[in-house]
Order: sequence, then C-alpha cells, then structure tokens
Amino acid sequence: MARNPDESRFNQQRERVLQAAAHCFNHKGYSGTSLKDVANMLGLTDPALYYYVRNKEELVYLCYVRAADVGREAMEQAVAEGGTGLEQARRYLRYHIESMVGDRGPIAIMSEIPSLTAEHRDEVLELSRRHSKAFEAILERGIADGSIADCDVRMTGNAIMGSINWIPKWFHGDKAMAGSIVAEFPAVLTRGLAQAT
Amino acid sequence: MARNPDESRFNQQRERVLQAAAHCFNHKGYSGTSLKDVANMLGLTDPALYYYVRNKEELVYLCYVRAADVGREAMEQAVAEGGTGLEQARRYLRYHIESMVGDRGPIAIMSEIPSLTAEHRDEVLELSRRHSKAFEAILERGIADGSIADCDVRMTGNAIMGSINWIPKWFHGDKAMAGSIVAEFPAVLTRGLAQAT
DNA sequence: GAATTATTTTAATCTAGATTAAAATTTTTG
DNA sequence: CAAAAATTTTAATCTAGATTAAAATAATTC
Repeated sequence: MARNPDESRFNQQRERVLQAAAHCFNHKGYSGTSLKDVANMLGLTDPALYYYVRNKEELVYLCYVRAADVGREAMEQAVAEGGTGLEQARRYLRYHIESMVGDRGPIAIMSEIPSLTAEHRDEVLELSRRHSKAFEAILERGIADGSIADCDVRMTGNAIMGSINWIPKWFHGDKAMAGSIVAEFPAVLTRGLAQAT
Repeated sequence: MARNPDESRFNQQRERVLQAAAHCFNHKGYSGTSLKDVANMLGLTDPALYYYVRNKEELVYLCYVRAADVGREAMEQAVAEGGTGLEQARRYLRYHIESMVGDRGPIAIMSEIPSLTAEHRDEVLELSRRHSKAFEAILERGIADGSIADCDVRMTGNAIMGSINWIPKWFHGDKAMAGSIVAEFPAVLTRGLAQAT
C-alpha cells in the first residue's frame, strides 16, 4: 500500500479518469461526451468508471474541483513567495498558466456548473469565489504598496480571470502554443496594472 | 406583411426564442436546459419551438451565430468610425460589451461548439476566427500608427477576447453590474496596450 | 497457492427529453 | 364572414446514453 494515499493505485487511476474526462469535455463538449468516450480513452468500458465515481455528475464535479485546486495551488505558492502585489500577480499567473498548459492539464472549462447538484454547485462556486477574492486581495496589496495603479479591483479581477478561464477553450495541447502562452500571458495580462513611475 | 423581413412576426418570435435559449443555456447549463425550459419561458410548450428551429442542434447553432453577429457588428462599427488603432480597439470593446450586457443580451457562451453538426461547427468556427483576425488587425494598425506598443498580437488578442467571452459566465443581468462593466472593461482591457509617450 | 480483495466486463434496465404526427386554435386575407 | 395560412397544442414515439446487477478476471495477501 502506498504511504501517501494520493499515490494509491486507485487515486492515480481516478486522476487519469479526471484528466480524460476534462479532455473529452473540452474537445467534444459536455453533451457530446458520453461515459463511453471517457472510458474508451483509457482502454476501459463505460461501467468501469463507476468504480471511480458515483455518476456522471460527480465526474464533472471532481473535474471542477481539480481545476479549482490547480488555481488555488498556484495562488498560494505565488503569495507565499512574497514580493510586491504586482510581482505576486505576475507570479500567480505564470504558475497557474504553466500548470494549465503543462502536465496538470487539460483543465475542464466550468461550463456546466448549473447542472451540478445543489451541494456540489455551492461548493464549486464557493471555491471559485474564494479564488477571485484572493486575486483581488493581491491587487489591493499592490495598490497599497504602490506597485499597481489604482483601479476597480473587482472588474480588473474579472477581466484577468476571464482570460485565464477561457484558455482551455482554444488551447488544445500544442507544445509551441503552450510556450507562447506561458511566455506572453502573464506579461500581457499585467501590463495594464503597473503604476507609472 | 412587414416590409423588412427581419421584422416579420416570425423572425421577431424566433429572436425571442434565441434570447430565451441563450438565457437558459447560460443559467442552467446546456445539459440542464430542455426545450421545455426554453418554451415555457415564452409561455409555449416544447413542440412549438419546432416551428422556429429544425431541432435543438440548430437552436444552439443559431444562438452562436447570433452571438457572433453581435461581435461583428460592434467590430464593423468601431472600425468604420476610424481613429487610431487604440481608439478603434477601445470603441469596439465598448460597443460589443454594451450590446452584450444591454438589450442584445443575453449572449450564449459558446461552450458546445463541438456538439454542432460538422457544417454548423465549421461555420461558427470560421466566424469566430474571422472576428479574432479582425481584432488582431486593429492591434496591428495601432502598432503601425504608434498608438499601441509593440506586442504579440495573437496572444494579446486571445487574452482580450477571453475576457469578453467569459462575461456571460458571471454577468446575469444585474443593472448596476452592467454599468460597471461598460464603464470599466474597455479601459481595463486596453490599459496595457497604450504606447508609453 | 488458496483465499481474499480489487478491478473490469458483459448483459440487461430504465428514463429523460428530443422528436414526430395529427388535430385544434388563432390570425390573416380577400 | 369564409377560406387559407400561420401558430400552437395534445398525445404518442423513439432513442441514446446513464445506470445497475451479476459474473468474470486480475492482483494481493497470508
């Protein structure tokens, strides 16, 4: 038995299921992906998935929690490393984007939140809200420390988060493209934030 | 009979169907909205919708074409009015956003493109691509005329378009919010573009 | 290597919701 | 107003795909 429960065969396989599902959802759309599609991608038959998730709703839910985790981890690491608000913002964006287009991807676009059960929906929305708040907090710290020009943090946050969230819509694994995104996005998205000096 | 075919009772009613569908898709998710939901919103029963669209796939398709139209109109008007590239970019964003959060809304998020028929999918993707190209062209004109700082137009375009496309995800008709978006977004999204003078 | 546990399969339901058909109603027109 | 056209309804199918049950296989344990 693996010492770390996250590394157990079961959890590893479940992680593969989630990545396959995210891939299918992003490529074929939610309504276009059957459990059979996801299962076949892993060389399994559809009922096998029920060994890892209770039903399709839970599969979607777990994909979304996973997407939120990736964002949260990037945020926590970026904040932990300190620096000015602007530096933290840039770093967060780089970490998050690196994960999304790198080995943590593909990340599911959260387009079917409304179809989740009330409990799951509330939880995912809460994670999402918390993430937005954390980013707004970075912006506010940047304004306070003078690295970021005064702005409407709510709208600025919405704008930047929208860009991030939309990436999986047009990025489909192309390596060269991944490089461009990582190289350009953090700069592009924060260029407008800097306080003129 | 109306002289302008767009104003015929049929077309007006169809437009209402599309708006209702967009509202439902954005609020309940694609898989969560049945034709019954859309029909009931208009005080109709589900089979009545088949008088306006061939099937659900076409309903989605038409919602997406409509969304693309709104963007194209904003783009054309903004470009037609001339000015520097930066001015055109700002104007386009203002027009597009005003339409989205105003009386042309709600606009459907294009999350189910992959479920469209091959013909419809290709057409929508082509519209989408053309729109992106048009925006990149504005950026290039801005770089040429010196109003916009040199940048990776492809990635910059992707970033800004992502912000726009994501708006229907979190904006749900709140009037005050609509005001903030129109007031802030065009500025926020173009702040990073300006050539330092 | 026998017993236990974990994983996957085949085969069988079951159902929501899309779609169709035919009839009823409403609107328009001459 | 009567006929024709337009719009909507009620009632009836029809099906993909989610889900469940039971059995089969593979991996682990002692």
